[in-house]
Amino acid sequence: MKIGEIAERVGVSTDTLRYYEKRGLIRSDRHTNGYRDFHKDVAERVRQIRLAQSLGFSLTEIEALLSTLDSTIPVDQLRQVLDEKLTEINQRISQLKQLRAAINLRLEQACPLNVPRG
Amino acid sequence: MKIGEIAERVGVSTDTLRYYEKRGLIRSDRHTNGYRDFHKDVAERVRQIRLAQSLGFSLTEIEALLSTLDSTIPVDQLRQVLDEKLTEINQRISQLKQLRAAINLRLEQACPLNVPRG
DNA sequence: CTTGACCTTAGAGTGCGCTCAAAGGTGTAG
DNA sequence: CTACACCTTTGAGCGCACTCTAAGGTCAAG
Repeated sequence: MKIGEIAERVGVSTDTLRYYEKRGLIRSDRHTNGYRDFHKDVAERVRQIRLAQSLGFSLTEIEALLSTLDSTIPVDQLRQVLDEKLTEINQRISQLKQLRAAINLRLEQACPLNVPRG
Repeated sequence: MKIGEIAERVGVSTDTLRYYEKRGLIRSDRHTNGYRDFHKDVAERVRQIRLAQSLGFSLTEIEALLSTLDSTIPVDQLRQVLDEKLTEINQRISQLKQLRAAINLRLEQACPLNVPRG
């Protein structure tokens, strides 16, 4: 797939895709004319990158995680790295729940009769 | 409290606190000598700002949320704004769970006998 | 009365993650 | 052959959230 096709599918600019490639987050082959040729799986990969980014992970962190997932390191090492990431994600979930609780609390203060949702 | 005390308590720089004040996220009185005098509640407020930031919210978003929480608008308007924010937080939680599921899946592929945690 | 840790301001600089501009090559339709 | 949408590269520019620099004021201890 050409760069414009991926860009339109995922909803990012072609500049962003070239930037991600330069950073090593995605890869491409080349057509004989020099155009990039992306495997269609790249679209899903970029979606995951954008998801992780929106959740507060930096490209450097995402890069590290993806390269671990891509690597052929021993399974127990992979498990260790991913377990750490899962712990981090679980922490973030509970932090978000904290934030939610704080907002609910403020809502109850303002309006004691209402029952908080969540 | 002087700016350095708040900074040390929360673990941010004094520059960051001055920046937040300029942006309107926090307030201070002044001593007669010109030094800022922060109410001690500001420490907790700054902690909440850092928490929200680490979860992917921009200062502009946080500013909007905090000014709503600070305001004396009618309760039903407040409820509406906060409900929207709660919906957003719930979405983020489920996105994080998605990310966690994706990692767990990858872990199972690498190591079929293990049971995923979460 | 000086040293040193704190505070003030204005304004410049930094790193991240894009985003745009310039100058040019490719490919298809009319 | 021309127009036009696509692609290429290099390098500059931008907004965000700080972070640092310069030049100076405050204040308690020795």
